Amino acid sequence: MPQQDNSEIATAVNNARPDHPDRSSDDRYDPQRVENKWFARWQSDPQLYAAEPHSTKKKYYVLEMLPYPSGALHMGHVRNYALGDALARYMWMNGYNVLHPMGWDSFGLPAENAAIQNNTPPRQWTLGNIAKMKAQMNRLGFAYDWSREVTTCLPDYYRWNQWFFLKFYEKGLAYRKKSKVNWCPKCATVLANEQVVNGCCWRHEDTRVEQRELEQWFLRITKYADELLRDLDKLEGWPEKVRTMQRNWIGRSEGTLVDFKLDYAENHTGFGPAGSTISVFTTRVDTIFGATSLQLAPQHPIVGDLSADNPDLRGHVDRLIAEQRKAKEVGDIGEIEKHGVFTGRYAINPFNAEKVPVWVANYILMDYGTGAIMSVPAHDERDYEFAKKYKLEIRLVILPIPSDQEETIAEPALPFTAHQGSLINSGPYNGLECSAAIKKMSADAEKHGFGKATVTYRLKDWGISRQRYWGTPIPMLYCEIDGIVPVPEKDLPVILPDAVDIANAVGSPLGGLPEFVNVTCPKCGGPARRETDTMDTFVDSSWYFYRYTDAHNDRAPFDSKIAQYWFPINQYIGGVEHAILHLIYSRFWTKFMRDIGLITNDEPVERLFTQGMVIKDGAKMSKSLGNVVSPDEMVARYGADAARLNSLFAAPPDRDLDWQDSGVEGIQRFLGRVYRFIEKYAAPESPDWREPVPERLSDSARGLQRKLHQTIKRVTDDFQERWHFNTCIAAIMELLNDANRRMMEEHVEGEKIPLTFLAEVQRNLVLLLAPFAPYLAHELWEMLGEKGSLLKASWPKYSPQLAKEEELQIPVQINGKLRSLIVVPADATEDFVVERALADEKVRSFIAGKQIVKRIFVPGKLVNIVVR
RNA sequence: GCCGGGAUGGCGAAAUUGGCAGACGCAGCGGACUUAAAAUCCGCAGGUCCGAAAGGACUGUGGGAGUUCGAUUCUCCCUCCCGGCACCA
Repeated sequence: MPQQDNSEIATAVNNARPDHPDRSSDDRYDPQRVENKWFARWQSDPQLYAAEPHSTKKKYYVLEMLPYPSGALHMGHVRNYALGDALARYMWMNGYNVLHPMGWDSFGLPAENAAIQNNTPPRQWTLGNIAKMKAQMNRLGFAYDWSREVTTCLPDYYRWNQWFFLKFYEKGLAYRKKSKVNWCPKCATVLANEQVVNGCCWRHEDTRVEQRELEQWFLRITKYADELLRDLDKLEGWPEKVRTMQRNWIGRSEGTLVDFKLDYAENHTGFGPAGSTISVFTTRVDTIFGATSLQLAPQHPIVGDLSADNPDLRGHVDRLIAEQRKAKEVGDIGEIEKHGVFTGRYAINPFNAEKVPVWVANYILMDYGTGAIMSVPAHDERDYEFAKKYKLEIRLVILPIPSDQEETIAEPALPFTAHQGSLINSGPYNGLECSAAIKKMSADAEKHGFGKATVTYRLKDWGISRQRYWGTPIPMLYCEIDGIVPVPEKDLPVILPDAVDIANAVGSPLGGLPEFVNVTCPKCGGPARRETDTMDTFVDSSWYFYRYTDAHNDRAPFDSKIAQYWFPINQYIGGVEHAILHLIYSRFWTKFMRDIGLITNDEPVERLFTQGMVIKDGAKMSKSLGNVVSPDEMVARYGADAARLNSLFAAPPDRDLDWQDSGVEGIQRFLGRVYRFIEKYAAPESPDWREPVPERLSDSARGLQRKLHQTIKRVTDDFQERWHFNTCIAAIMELLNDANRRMMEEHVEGEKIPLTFLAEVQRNLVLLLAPFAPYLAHELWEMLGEKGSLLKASWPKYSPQLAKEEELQIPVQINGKLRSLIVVPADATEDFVVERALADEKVRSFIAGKQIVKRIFVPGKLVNIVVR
């Protein structure tokens, strides 16, 4: 189109259609006006988004991870909830009975910190924050069923934490044992791991955190380690990344336990538990004839015994412990230099009765396996490094299997760590292949009573005791006569008392409250002491989504039948930072609940989606960087719809999103264009508005109709199958652009688009937009004269027939390079299309004088002529 | 070290998984409207080169090879970035 025409069209388009009253620039889309109007309407109907308790519809449970009530939402929340909200609305429009609840993960440390800093009770601070954030969520227009709201810091919720704890205890899955905790000498209290910064107290940066042994409550998650691992294979709706992270975390390892007997001391007979056993764990028992030393973790109990009367050894061991701890604090235990010390003692290898020296080494971890290994320098990198340094014997016991070409077996380079090979220097096992040897040797060890095949896990039991105030009290009592006594179920909940001095507490703050601590034993009636620790907040979030199904039940955590209807969660959405802890605890809890007959599902979540982070200027938003974008500010400047739409449009949901204000401005322009498109052309009062669309349409109208149906297909497909909301929105933009262009051409060229068909386009455009920009969509729906609620209006359907192109532009390649485009009927035959292609002028000039070797025709896609 | 995910214009990205690379949007440029600005609307736009222009040629999806008529897509090797696990025996 020549340049001069542009101005003419621009002018024309700027004028209203002649058959409409002139609408001037006063009609500019004002998001605040529209959103405030609908906000008020939605607030006045608390049942608007309620899930139906009894329904014949198919259910859909969509859930976003519940927030910690810090006081304000951030853009990461907005992105998370915009995703879930779009999905919930889409499923409503597709006729599902949707459960879309929200709640508050409201126990935890920040409330205590705030209490100390502002002198506000944690409860007050927390509930105030919840009110603020709930208001933000509502203003953003998220469609939550608030009648099911769960607030984990309230007794009607946490009493069931206590109830579950008693069940765990009953089943022997809650137990108490001594365990190391972080202790700050200045605070005189225990710190959570999160409160330890570079090995120092977060409040006293110059004070090193000490390790103290305390009695702690543990939940036996390791009982489910194998099932938790196995069932990961079933979770096909989960990201591979998360499944891998959980597999790593569980860290299953098959191997063999072998007992070495400690030999009698040679030179110093006066001490040392001669004849006691050192159990080692190995995955390579096939290499045991190559074991030339044992290596013990410095914290190993036998090391303690051996060094008790040996100050020299004690000194060495203490240094090894210190080195290990330092490396752990820095976080790179893999990098420290290996050190060790010979204990002066020997142990007997039960396979060949050989005496091997017993060492203590800083690279052996007490909390993995048995804290002791057999060192096989020839077949393990670490052992090799250590043996070289301390000149220990290196004995080859595995040879590589020769390849077909090789006549003789070459000596392998050391260390030779491959699992394929055959045994030498291994007595009766010589000649066996590694995996066969492992099986046979494990079996033999078991037969002779000095070992057995076993499985170890990296996963540890879950320590849930916290020496903190703002959490669920652990419902346990300690009686001088009866020992550990659970609080009887009928006495639940154990209420968390309000008046507690957190700031000056020594140890658990609840311990400073005699009226809380001192109780009578329910068994003997004598004096007893209450447990003063509270539960880890991950307990709260391990089962909260079951509570949503029956949030007001005061006889049980929830009704089994109701939970069975809603579970598993169809779609769970949240940040990948919860990929391990929260999601493993939740899976564990579900399996336990199944085993006590509460539910029937094995897994809580069918499909999991982990959205990317919201970043700004290439960095995670944080107060210290000053790159925080506040949702409130976005709502005030651009409106909730624009803020939400931008968080869906700027990147596909699984990728990190770099927030740019200019992007929101673009979205706001788009929403303005949608508004004006409806505003300008809608004529619901016209008698033609609701007439059926005529069979025959003008070319331009037919083109728009095709675009409409193609768009419905694209948005539906991208929503349903791919979750690419960015392309959904792009498709809607294209439809709008196409419609606007055709209306403009109609005006210029006088080619009619029937009003009744225009109405159809407008209705569908609004429907497509409804899950993403609910405020504007509702406003436009009303402007189109629609009476029913948009929330549950039917999602549009497309007609494949009407979406079909009648003519296609077919690229013609010559030797794979695009040379021309030809237009052919959509149903043209191969012969027809190829003939047309060959007749094309440009094509002819390219193939002139050459020989056609091959013609490739891909129906509807392209023609490729191969010439030589 | 092992595992997972990435790399496409100035920027965010798209390409319905082997078939026109860059849709849609941002930023940019030109134009219309306006006294002017804002807002709005129309148009241009990967790079290099040829051409006054219309148009054309070459080149281009982190790098290198390969398979194929045809590769952002498949195979192999390499580089860099993000995430997880890690002296795990």
